[in-house]
Amino acid sequence: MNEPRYQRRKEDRPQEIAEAAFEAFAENGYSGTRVEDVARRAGVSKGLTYLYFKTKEELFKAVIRNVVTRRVDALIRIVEETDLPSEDFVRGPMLDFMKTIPDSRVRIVIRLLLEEGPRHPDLVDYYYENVVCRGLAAIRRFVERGIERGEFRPTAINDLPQLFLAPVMLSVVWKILFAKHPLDTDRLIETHVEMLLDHFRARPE
Amino acid sequence: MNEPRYQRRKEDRPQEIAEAAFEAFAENGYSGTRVEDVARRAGVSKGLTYLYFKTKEELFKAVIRNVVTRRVDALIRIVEETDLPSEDFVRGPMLDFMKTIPDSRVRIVIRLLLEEGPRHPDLVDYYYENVVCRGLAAIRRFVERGIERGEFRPTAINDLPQLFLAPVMLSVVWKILFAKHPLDTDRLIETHVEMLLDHFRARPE
DNA sequence: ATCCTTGCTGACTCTCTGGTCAGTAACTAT
DNA sequence: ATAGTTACTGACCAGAGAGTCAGCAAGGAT
Repeated sequence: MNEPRYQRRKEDRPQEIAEAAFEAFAENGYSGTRVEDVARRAGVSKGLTYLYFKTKEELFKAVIRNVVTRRVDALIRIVEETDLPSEDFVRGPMLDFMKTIPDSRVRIVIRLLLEEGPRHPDLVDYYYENVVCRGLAAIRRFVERGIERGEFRPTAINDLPQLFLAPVMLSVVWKILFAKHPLDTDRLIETHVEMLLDHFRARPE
Repeated sequence: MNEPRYQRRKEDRPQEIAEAAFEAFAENGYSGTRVEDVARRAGVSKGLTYLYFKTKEELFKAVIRNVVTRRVDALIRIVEETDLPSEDFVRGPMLDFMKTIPDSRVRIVIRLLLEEGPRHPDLVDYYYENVVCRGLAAIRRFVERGIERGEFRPTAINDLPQLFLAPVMLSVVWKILFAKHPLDTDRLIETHVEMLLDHFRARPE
């Protein structure tokens, strides 16, 4: 009646460990998480972690890359494929997308990047090129298309796609720091979007 | 010809050590800074640091409090004392104030709070009450005054003073992470302010 | 049943750093 | 001068946690 003490599951381990690491990092930050915590959470020994990830830093980078890759693609796809009028698109799919970010894994990733980024320039570069740049480029193309179609007037926002994301960023930071003082981030983002649209409609004086 | 190896300067030491600590934390973050680094930078021995600050954590908190207290007072004062029309005030003193933040010590404080905040709830509370709340309250009063005077129309921004600060926050985060990819934060903030004013003027449809 | 490969364990080492404290020397008072 | 006070030093300690590795046992091959 002696059950096996462990199973060999070479294929699944890396993913499981990375998942456990994400959770642990999310709760305690990078430097506040011990590799042994990650291992215990994944139900393995500390040694095994080091079989699949050379160092704690490697593990960290793998976790970030793992999480990040998907979500931007989603944004880019909905931007490229839509045939809605620009205003409707902003009020619809784009707004929905923006509202999901502050409660998604992206928030955790940003928190972790802010904590550890300065010590891992290559990781920040990776994030910049694969997420930030591509996301901003998609927004910029969307605005340009709106202008070509005559749905938007040309404004300074053309060069500043970051303006779309400003309230999202604020919401993320707020939720990291002031979780116990609730902020209606949905309403914040909605209002910001209305402002953007006002601005695209407004006559220069 | 033997010069004294050190001077006794009881009065100045705490401030000097706190200043050195701020610089060291700014460069390497909290956990990346050794107490000995701080001491060397301040030109004292490690032991002395512990004479004036009980623990590294105490030192950290003292540094944050030290930096933070002044700047909000400045904002509140200019808001309360101005007699400019609301639009002029926003385009003038308030805009100037907002533009200074991403390159000020506030940026460093936010970076440090994001790194260590989750492990020091009391420090976050202090920051929230003494900086965030008071700053937001000042903005809210300003908007209400504008509405009373008939210079602004009532909008959702009334309850969301955070919207004023969204691009400032984004600028801060951008400068923490992507220092090597310059962003024209002045222009970002100016454009955002123009959007805000458009919105206060716009007719509901 | 038995061997063999290798996924996996857990106790170990080693470094790093926060924190201590006995002793030293700078200033003061006489 | 000299003695007394205490700001200051620097060598030390202790704990924590990253990373290692010899050996064990799970599961497949024969």
